[in-house]
Amino acid sequence: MEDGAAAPVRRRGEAVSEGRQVTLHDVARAAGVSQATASRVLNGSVRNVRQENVDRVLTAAAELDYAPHLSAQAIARGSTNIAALVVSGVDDPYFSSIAAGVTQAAEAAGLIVTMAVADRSPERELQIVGTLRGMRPRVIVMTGSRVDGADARDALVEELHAYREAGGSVVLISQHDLPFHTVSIDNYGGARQLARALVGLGYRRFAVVRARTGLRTSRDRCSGFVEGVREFGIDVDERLVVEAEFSRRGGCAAARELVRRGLDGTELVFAVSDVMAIGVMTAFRDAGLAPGRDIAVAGFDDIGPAVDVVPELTSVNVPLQQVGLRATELALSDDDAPRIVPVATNVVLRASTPPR
Amino acid sequence: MEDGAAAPVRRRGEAVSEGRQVTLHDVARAAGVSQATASRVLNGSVRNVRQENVDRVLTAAAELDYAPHLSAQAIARGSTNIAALVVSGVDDPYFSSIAAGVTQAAEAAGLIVTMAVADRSPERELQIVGTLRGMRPRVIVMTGSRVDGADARDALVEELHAYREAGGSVVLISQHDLPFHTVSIDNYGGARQLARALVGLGYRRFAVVRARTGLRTSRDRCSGFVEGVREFGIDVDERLVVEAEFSRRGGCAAARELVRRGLDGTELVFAVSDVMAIGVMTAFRDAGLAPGRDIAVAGFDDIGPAVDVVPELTSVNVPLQQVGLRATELALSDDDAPRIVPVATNVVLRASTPPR
DNA sequence: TTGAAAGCGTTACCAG
DNA sequence: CTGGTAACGCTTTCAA
Repeated sequence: MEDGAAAPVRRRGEAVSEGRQVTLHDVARAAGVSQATASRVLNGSVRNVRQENVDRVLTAAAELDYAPHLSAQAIARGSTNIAALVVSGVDDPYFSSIAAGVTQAAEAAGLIVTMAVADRSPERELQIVGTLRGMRPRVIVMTGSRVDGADARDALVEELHAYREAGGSVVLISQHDLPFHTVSIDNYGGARQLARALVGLGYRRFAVVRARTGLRTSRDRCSGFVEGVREFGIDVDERLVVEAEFSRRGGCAAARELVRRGLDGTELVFAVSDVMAIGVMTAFRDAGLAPGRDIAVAGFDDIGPAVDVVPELTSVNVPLQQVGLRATELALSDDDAPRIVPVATNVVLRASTPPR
Repeated sequence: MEDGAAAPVRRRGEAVSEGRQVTLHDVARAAGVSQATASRVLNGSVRNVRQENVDRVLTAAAELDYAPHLSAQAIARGSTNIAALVVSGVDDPYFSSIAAGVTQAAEAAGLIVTMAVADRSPERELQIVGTLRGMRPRVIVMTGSRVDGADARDALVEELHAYREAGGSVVLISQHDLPFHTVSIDNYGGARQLARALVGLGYRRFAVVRARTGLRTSRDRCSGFVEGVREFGIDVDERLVVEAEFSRRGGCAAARELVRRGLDGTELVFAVSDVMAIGVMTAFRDAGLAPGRDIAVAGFDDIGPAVDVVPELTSVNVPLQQVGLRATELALSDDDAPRIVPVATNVVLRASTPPR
């Protein structure tokens, strides 16, 4: 048809630069069969093709290094095999563990993972979801910022809504009050348990390092902890609650700030994430305070590095990789109504909070 | 709140489930213009469209929550804005730092990052590149396994070759002997410098923890170190070179193995990556040996957590995020011939290797 | 079992 | 400035 004359002559000169893409058409021609047959062999029901042709097509494809144009397939089929993942940052063990789980589940289901980083910016997150939606992924897994500012939230919900309306599947991780599938990490309960355990160990005077208000995870963990110690009639002094960036650096800064304000009598610092807690420990050490000895420290998440620091960090275990896995599976099992899958958390006491 | 009235209304015709995707056609019709015009407004040169129509289209698009079908665009335009990244594992700070750099550069260039995890399996890596090729990304950045087994390597090269022939841009990180753009980390030189510095500190008896042969990075770092100490007439006892998984767990296992074999007189253990080195330290500590005091430990990469462990880990700094950044930029600047961009490494002495 | 041809959602060229 | 209409690469009826 259009090949004889239509195609820009090239045909043989194609050696050097900017070679044209090899298309199914090329493969079919090389194999001496129709495009339809080639298509059937290369993916569809291979059943109804004569063995000889199967071989010819396969050979031709290999010969030409053919790789099917996924976009073309997507458009023809009306669906892709992409799983989209939105995280706040790659560099953070919290997210990379979840990402590992998502990747694992996705690949098991034959999906390709596309991952976008929102950098804790709600606007960026919104924009990302918009773009992602354009890829028509089978699944969007959102984990991260979960800011509860009204505007940003509503816009995001609308975007996700539109995506789902069009047949997509959304799963949120840890944000449990939006009308989508959710894998819910028990941040409040875990922190509360932790508080109880620490009081049980003999601690009475606490400081808290938290992230900026508006970050749900931080807020829940913080209030869980505060209310947990309050059960025992203990109040956390407002002045000893410091707010910092949700990162190692933030933890460092917070610890320095605490030292500056005067720790007077504080026995234990609870940081709302291990990443921050580790920063806190390092900063204390730099300030001449031995963590676990001069001052106890506890975190949340139980990320891998928690046991590499000295003393090992007391934390609340969250099976992050499991979370990613479950989230993806939940998304794939296109369930009817928005479901909430709870994930339990577990206090892990270690040397950073010795009994008093 | 947002569900009360907004959501349930439901366009009218559309049944409850599986709503059709909104297409450009719909937008055009709603705006009362042709598809061509709508297309021009929604992305192409907005210049040549009457303001009134621009508004109408924009309004309609917003109204309908339209999101352009990226696959359709890709196919019509003949190009995508996808950057593909292949790593060995997400959960490893080495890769996630590089990924952070790649993401940053890609997003700056308006590209979406698709990331695939090869899990250190050459077969998986090959398969991944095949699939990725189908997405017709603008760029493929490969970082990781770099096995030098002939077969796997050749197959990979062929695949990448085909990709480039078709107009794609490949960048390899740290594998410097393949005919593609490469960001080359000076593993050999860095390890050698480290060896010199350690000998300068007074160390004479070394053990080495390396990954399985076949992993280039490991091999180069190992031989750089060994040859570095040999400059001073020091040999590393074969029996004190142990091979382990390229991970924290591998480091632990290796350290235990060393203890089992008998450290007799070993003053310092060099692990070919920080991740392993941290595992080594933890395992030593568990075995009752105080790292930095009873036995010195050094790593490679200078990942963030290196300064969180006690004692802080001596290492060789590799600007990982920079590496990712440069790699992506290199790929984007579609240069003519394969270029090699060297990245310098820097010895960082810390408390885990006190002067003797 | 096979091939022709009609889409799929966009873009881009070409007349008006 | 605008609309009609051919692509783009593939899948999938529908006949043969």
